[in-house]
Amino acid sequence: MLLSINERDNRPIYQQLAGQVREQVSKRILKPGDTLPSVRELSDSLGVNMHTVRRAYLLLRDQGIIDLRLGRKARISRIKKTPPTSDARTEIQVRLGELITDALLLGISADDLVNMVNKQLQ
Amino acid sequence: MLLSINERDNRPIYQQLAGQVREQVSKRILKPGDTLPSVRELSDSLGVNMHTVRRAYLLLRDQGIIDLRLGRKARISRIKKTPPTSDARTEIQVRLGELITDALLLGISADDLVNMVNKQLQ
DNA sequence: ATAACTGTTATATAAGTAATATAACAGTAT
DNA sequence: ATACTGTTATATTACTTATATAACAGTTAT
Repeated sequence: MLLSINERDNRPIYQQLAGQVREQVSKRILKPGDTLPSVRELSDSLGVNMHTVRRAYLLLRDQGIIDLRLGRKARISRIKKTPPTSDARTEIQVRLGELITDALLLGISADDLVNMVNKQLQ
Repeated sequence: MLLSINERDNRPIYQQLAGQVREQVSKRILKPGDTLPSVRELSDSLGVNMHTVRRAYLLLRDQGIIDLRLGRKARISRIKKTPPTSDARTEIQVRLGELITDALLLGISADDLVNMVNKQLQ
């Protein structure tokens, strides 16, 4: 498990950690049934409070990414093969729209953007 | 000028407003020299505090999107044709990576994503 | 059984951010 | 002059983030 805190990232710690787990699940680095480090273990190694790590785990549980049960380590859930809801689609489209406008304003061309997408999808 | 506040959006109001202006500038709905509503005018119509709108304008000024001068209405800046900094590129790439992993986890296929990008770039 | 681990719940506190409320000041447009 | 602009200052409230401690409740390994 490779989890870290980026001081330059302006998002809260718990969101960074949850995002990293989500990314590793998406990339199959973490697979269903794999366990996450215990709340205390991870908080000690990162030098943050127990509850900060726990909050990340709660967020992941609410997103259906992990299963939490008293006394047992957090485990990656079986990924549900449900088709995307229309809410999910529109949320992604909104974020994509903002990302594109921001990129264009920063001087990144449309071609550049498409290349970035293709590169990351491989 | 069409600006609104979305209660479901968990970002702060000032960031929402700045994002909407940025989007309209990127889409050429707002062009260099165009004026934004005055701080008081907009805050009254949105039912928020003057300083909340002002904070959005300050953010836009810091991003080089608008010009602010005492006594005059805020105006859209001339867009600077500078090539993107490498910081800008990496920031976009990071956001793109997160967006893609989130989309895949939500059940949206890679093909779907590429289609969304192409559609929004037209 | 017991010990050492898990997650869980409860309180309290501190620091930072977001938003509001008022008021006055300073430049611009009419 | 007047009524509009942005600007600065101060204060307050509410919320979020993160920390600190402590105890409780299941699970796992010995």
